Amino acid sequence: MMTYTKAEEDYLKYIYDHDLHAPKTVKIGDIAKFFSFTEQSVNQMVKQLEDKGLLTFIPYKYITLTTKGTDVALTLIRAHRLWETFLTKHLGYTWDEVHHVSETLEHQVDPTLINRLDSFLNEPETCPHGNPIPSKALIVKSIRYVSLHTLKEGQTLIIRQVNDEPTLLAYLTHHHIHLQSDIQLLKHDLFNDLMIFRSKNGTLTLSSKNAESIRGDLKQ
Amino acid sequence: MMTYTKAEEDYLKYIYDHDLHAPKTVKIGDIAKFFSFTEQSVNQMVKQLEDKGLLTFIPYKYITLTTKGTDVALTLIRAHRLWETFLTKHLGYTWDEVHHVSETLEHQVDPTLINRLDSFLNEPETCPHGNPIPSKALIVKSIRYVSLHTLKEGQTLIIRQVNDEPTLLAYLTHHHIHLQSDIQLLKHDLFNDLMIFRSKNGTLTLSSKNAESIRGDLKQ
DNA sequence: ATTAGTTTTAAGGTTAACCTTAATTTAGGA
DNA sequence: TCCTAAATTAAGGTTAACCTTAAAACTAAT
Repeated sequence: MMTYTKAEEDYLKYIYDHDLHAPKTVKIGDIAKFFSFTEQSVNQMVKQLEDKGLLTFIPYKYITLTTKGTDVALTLIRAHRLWETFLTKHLGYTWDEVHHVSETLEHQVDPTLINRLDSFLNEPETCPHGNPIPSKALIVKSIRYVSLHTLKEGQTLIIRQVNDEPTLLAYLTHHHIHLQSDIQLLKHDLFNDLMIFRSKNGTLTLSSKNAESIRGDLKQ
Repeated sequence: MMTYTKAEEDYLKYIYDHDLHAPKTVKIGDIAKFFSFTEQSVNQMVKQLEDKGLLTFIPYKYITLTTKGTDVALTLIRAHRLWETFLTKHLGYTWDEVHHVSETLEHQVDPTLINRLDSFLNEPETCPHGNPIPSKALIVKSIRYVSLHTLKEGQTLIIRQVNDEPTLLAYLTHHHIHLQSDIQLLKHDLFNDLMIFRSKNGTLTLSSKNAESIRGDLKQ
C-alpha cells in the first residue's frame, strides 16, 4: 500500500469532489483558484500525480482521476466517514463537532484498521451527515436526492444529507434541525439570493449557496 | 494545549522510561547512544526542551523531567494505552499486533477525544499488556510486581505485565502465554544467561534480558 | 595536577515537500 | 489570423525541524 503526502491527498480529494459535481471539467486553474496556488505550482503537482498514475490530464481539456486515483480518494473518504461515525455513535460527538477530529484521524487509513472499524460499526451505509460510506471494495451507494436550493415556495423537503461544513452544521443544530427533519420553503428572495424556511421550531434563512449543501426527499 | 514534535516527544518518552527504571541517572550520552545521535545534537535538543520548561538538566549530574515534561510523557502514554485497549477490546487485535497501530494513533492526543475514549472503554486501569493507564488527571496507579528474571529455580510467577515489545509478545503468544499465565523457572543457565521455563503448554527459553521485561506475582 | 569523560559553542548541512517568479509556448475560438 | 486563456519550462526560494562536524571548555575523580 503506497502512501501519499497530505498535499497529494488534498489534490485528489478536490478533484474527486469537483468531478462528482461536474464531471470532466476540472482544469489546472480551478485547482489553483481553490487552494490559492499559482497555476505553475498546480501544473507541477498535477504532473507529479500523473507520473504516479493517479490522474489523467488532457491539456486544454480536463483532468480526471484514474481508477487508482479514485481509489485513493475513496479510501480517504471511507476512513473519514467511518471515523466520524465512530465519534458520533460511541464517543458522544455531535455532527458539527466531528469534522475537525476526523480530519486528523482520516490519515489513519491502514486498511486492516479501517476494515475492522467498519465491522465494529456494523458496516454503516452513511456517515452522520447522511453521506454514503464507500464499502470495503470502495463501492459507493449513492442516492439521488433533491437539493434544497431547487425547492419551490410551499414545498417541503425531508433532509437526508448535508455537506460536511462545520459552520452550516452548527447553524442547523442551533435551529434544532438534523437528518430526517422537515423544512418548508416559505419564500425565495431572488434579489438577495436568500431562502426563508419554516422548520418545526421556527423559521430560518439560508443563502441559496448554503441551501445547495443540503439534500433530501420532497415531501408529498 | 501546546503540541510537540515527534522528536521532542521521543526524547521525553525515553527520559520518562529511563527515569522510571533508574531515577536521576539520565545523561546526554545515554540519550545519544539510545537514538544513535551525536552528543552535540542531544545537547541542543535537551537545551530546547529545557527552554520549553519540560526538563531540568544539571550538567555532569543528570536530566529529569519537570512536572510539565512528565505530564506530556504521561499524556502520550495514556493515549497510547487507551488506543491499544480499544484495538484489542473492540477491533479484535491481539496484544502483539497493537503496538504498531497505536504508535501512529498515539499522536492523536486531543484531550477531549482521549477522555471520551477513556469513558467509552469504562476507564480501564491497564492496557492489554497489563501496564497501568494514567488517569485523566495523569495519576499512575503502579503496582510493584516481581520481575521474571529474579526468579529462583523452582519458583512460579503469575504473569501480570509485559513490556510492549512486539517480538517478545509474539514469542509468548506463540507459546500460548498471556496475562495471568503461570510460568515456572526450571533452570537458570548462568553461563549463557538463559532461563528455561515451564508453562502449561510446554517449555520455553528466554534470555534474562527478555525475562526482565516480564513481571507478575510469585505463586506460593 | 592530570586526564578521561562530559558538556558547550559555532557554523553549517540535510531532507522532504512544496510553492513562487519569470519567461515562453501552445491551442482553439471569434 | 490573431488573440487570449491555458499550459509549460526553468530556476530558485521557503519552511520546519533536525542532525553533523569541528573545536573548545569544563568537571570530577584519581
